[in-house]
Amino acid sequence: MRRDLEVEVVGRRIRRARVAQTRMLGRQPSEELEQRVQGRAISAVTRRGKYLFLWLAASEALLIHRGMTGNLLLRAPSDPPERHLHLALSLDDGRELWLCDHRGFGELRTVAAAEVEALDHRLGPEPLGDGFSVDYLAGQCARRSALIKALLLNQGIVAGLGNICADEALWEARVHPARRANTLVLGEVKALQGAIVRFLDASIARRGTTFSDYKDLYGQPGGNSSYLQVFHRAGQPCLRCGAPIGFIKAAGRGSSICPLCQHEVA
DNA sequence: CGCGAGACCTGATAGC
DNA sequence: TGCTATCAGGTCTCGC
Repeated sequence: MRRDLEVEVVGRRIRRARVAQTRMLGRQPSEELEQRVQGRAISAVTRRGKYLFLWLAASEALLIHRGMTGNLLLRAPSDPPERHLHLALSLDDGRELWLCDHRGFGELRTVAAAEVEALDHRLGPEPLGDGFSVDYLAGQCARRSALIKALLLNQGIVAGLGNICADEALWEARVHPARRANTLVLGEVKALQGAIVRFLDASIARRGTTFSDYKDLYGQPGGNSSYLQVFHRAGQPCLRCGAPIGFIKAAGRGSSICPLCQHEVA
C-alpha cells in the first residue's frame, strides 16, 4: 500500500479534504484536519508498523491506520459514492484518495513530527529490518510468560504483524499459539522468525492478503489469499499431515491451528 | 509490571 | 422470512 501510494500521490497537491465521518478522528475536529491538509503537497509516504504517514511538510503528516477493515482507494470524482467513506482527498490531477472503513477501528488525524517519533519509540522493530533477528526474538520470548500468539501480535515487540501472519508463521514453525513464549526452544524461535519474514515477503510480492475486505489502492484484492496454509481453513486438511485444521481462541483471538503438527508442549 | 478479558463498532453469515 | 448468535485483518483500558 505504501509503495503504491508513493507512486501515485507523492508530489500531488491536495486541493480539498472532506471528512465524511468523524469516528476515526479521535479528539481532532474535522475542520482542523481539513484545514491542515487542504492546499498542501504530499512530499513523502512512509510507514511504521501498521501506520501510514502522508507527509505534508517536514514537521507534519496525515496519520492513517486502517484498523480491521479500512481501505485506501484511488478514485475518479465520477466513481459511485462509497457507503463507508471517512475521508476524501481531491488531488490536483483530478483524482481522489478515499479512506473507507465500515467498522471504523482505524485512526485518522494530522500529527506533528514529534508524535511520529514518539510512536516510533513505542513500536518494536520492523519485521523485515535488521532489528528483528533471531537473537532479538529469542530474548523477548525468554523474558515473557505471555502466550506466544499474544507476543507476536504485541506491536511493542515487533511492529506490523497481524492475526493472519501470526497463525501462518506459528503453523510453519509447528508452534502452538497457546504456548508460553518463555517455553520456546531456540530452534522454534528460529523457525518462527524465518516464517514471519518469508510470509511478509511473499504477501507483499503478491500485493497483500485478502480474505474478505482488503483492497489495494486500485480496488483489487491481494493475491496472497490462495497461498494461506492454515488461516481460515478450519475443517480442511492440514497441508502437512492431513489432520483437520482446528479453530481455537488464543490470546483472545481466533486462531487456526493443526492440532497434530502444533504441540502445546515443547 | 505484565497479563488477559472486555470494550469499541458495523456487517456478514450460520442456524433455528 | 426473520430473528439471534457468532465471528471478523486491531488496539486500548482496566482490574488482577
